[in-house]
Amino acid sequence: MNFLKKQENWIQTILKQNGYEVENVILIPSGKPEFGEFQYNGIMALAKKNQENPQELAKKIAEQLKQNENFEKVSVAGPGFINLTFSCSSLLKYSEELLLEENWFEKKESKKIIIDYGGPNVAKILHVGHLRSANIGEALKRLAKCLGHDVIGDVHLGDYGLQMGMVMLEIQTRYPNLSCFQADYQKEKVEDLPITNNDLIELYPIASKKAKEDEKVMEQARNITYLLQQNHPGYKALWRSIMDISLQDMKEVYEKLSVSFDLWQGESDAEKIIPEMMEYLNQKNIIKESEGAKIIDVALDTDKLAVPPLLLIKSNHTVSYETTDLATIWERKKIYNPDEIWYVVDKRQELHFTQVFRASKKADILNDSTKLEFIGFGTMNGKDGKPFKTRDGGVMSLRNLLELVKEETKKNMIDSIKGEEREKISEVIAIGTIKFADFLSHRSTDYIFDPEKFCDANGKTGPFILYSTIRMRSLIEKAGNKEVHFTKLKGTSDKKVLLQILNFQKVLENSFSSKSLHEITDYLYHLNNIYNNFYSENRILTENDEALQNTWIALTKLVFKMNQTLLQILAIEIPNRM
RNA sequence: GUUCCUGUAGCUCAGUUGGAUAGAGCGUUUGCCUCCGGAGCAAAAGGUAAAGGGUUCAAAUCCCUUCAGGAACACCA
Repeated sequence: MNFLKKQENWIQTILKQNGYEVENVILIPSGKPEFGEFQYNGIMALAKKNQENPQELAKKIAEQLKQNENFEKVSVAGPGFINLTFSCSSLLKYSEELLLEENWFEKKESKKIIIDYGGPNVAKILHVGHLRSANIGEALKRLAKCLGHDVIGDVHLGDYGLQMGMVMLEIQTRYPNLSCFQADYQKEKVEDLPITNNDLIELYPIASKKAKEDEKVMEQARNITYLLQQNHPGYKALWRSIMDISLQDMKEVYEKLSVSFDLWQGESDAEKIIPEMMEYLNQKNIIKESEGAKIIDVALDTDKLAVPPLLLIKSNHTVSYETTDLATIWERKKIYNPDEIWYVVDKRQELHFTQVFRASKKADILNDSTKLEFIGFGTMNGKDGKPFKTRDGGVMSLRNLLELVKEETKKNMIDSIKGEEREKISEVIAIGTIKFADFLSHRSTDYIFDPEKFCDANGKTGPFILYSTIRMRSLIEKAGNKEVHFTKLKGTSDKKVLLQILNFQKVLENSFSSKSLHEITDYLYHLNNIYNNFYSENRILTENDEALQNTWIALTKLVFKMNQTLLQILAIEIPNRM
């Protein structure tokens, strides 16, 4: 069992023996290292609850804690803080276990979890705004897997709404003679479509602008959307061809980012579900008519802000993304029967998911055994506080951001890496830089997106972690293949590394429960910083004391292993050299 | 207008059941390569925590008021 947790449980037992029931004991790294390495702050609250003197209670408990041989020192300070110092021998023993054991961190009970992330819109460019859903979703997926869960990732494409109607209208306006616009067109896909992905990307903003400015154009776009949803052969074929073009590009970018999906489902996959779901909902008698639309009322008396009804069928007979999201839940329940479904989406969509979640429960599509979780993330804003735009007012594509950071990365690389290898490695590092920067703040925080900052390679950044990791690997290789064990500590910076290692399990668990990756990046930084401090204070390979050298190599191996594991969770690749 | 979120160092952000002298990176200033990869290590300076009040032995954290910024509020997704 995890060392810290074992000590916490033991302290809890001691408290219980003294007649104090506490829910859990939490040891935190000491804020004042001169007093101890870890501290327990729970005594003060306990004393208050029992109307006792906190200092006396702390002294009484501390006295009993001294019998634990893992503690080198136990002391009381201030109003009732208990400060703990661990013995080197206990740390060495625990570190040895971590290094040797196959399952060196604890898993949780296994749940089946579907994660809905990525959420790109077909026919729109993948821009920096899409970065977070992909990054966070992928990392949460890997974290959940690491902790023993059974996870399915679904990209959930935006491929069935009005935006498709707009784009198709624009194509029809430009190329009215395409085969798919002819009567009795029956082919699967449009063979004469003269359009590349770059064309598609340009089409959408133009189409959208036209529709917004002219109600007639909007009406036409809506009508095409309706026809598409009615499986009109020509529009459906055009839609399939657009999907092909767009998906190919998306898959390329996601692959670069080490983001992979188990399912490439989209809104359009709800199409086949909707009729049976509508029938079910009709039987349940919860569909209402309102202003020509079919809705489900999901408002509650307790709502402070009126929650609008879920819009099932719009007045123009098309379905909304509320309908497709509800139908997707229906299908996921039927096929996978998951314990949890997570939605990693922009936090501005919270109301939408509140509606969908409520409707799914109200209609008994899901019962309480399936947990729906909205995992909203903050917006990447420009310096003006508005969603990020490039200088000319456009969005910055993921590809452009990647190129930008890649060029900057090349400047720092060693000269001996040349040609194709330089291209490949600079891309790997650039992606690591971008991801690390994106994970740095709390998931739900809006943050200022500054391309220059994303290029930064100094300090708390991806390259820093990658550099340290590579240097460790290089050292391990130079040390040769001899068997190493944790046997002796100098008790200075080497002990600090072992203390930092104690927090590993908690970091994983906290990160999992908060669904935020910033704790992992923060931990990676501190772990590596402390290791680098140790590294610069000592000459490992020329150390004369064999037991010390042995321990130090083992320590390097352990930190390296932790870096590997955590970077793997963040989906950041470690290059061979840089 | 209603509801919610945010306000912490020059900038970007952390802050673990309320805990000790509020942390980190960047930027600024200054040390450290005879030596395992210097994209490194060490240190200094930098704070009325938006403002005011309350609860508490103890508040960035909980409560109230005010100010400022942002977001959401059914036929876009």
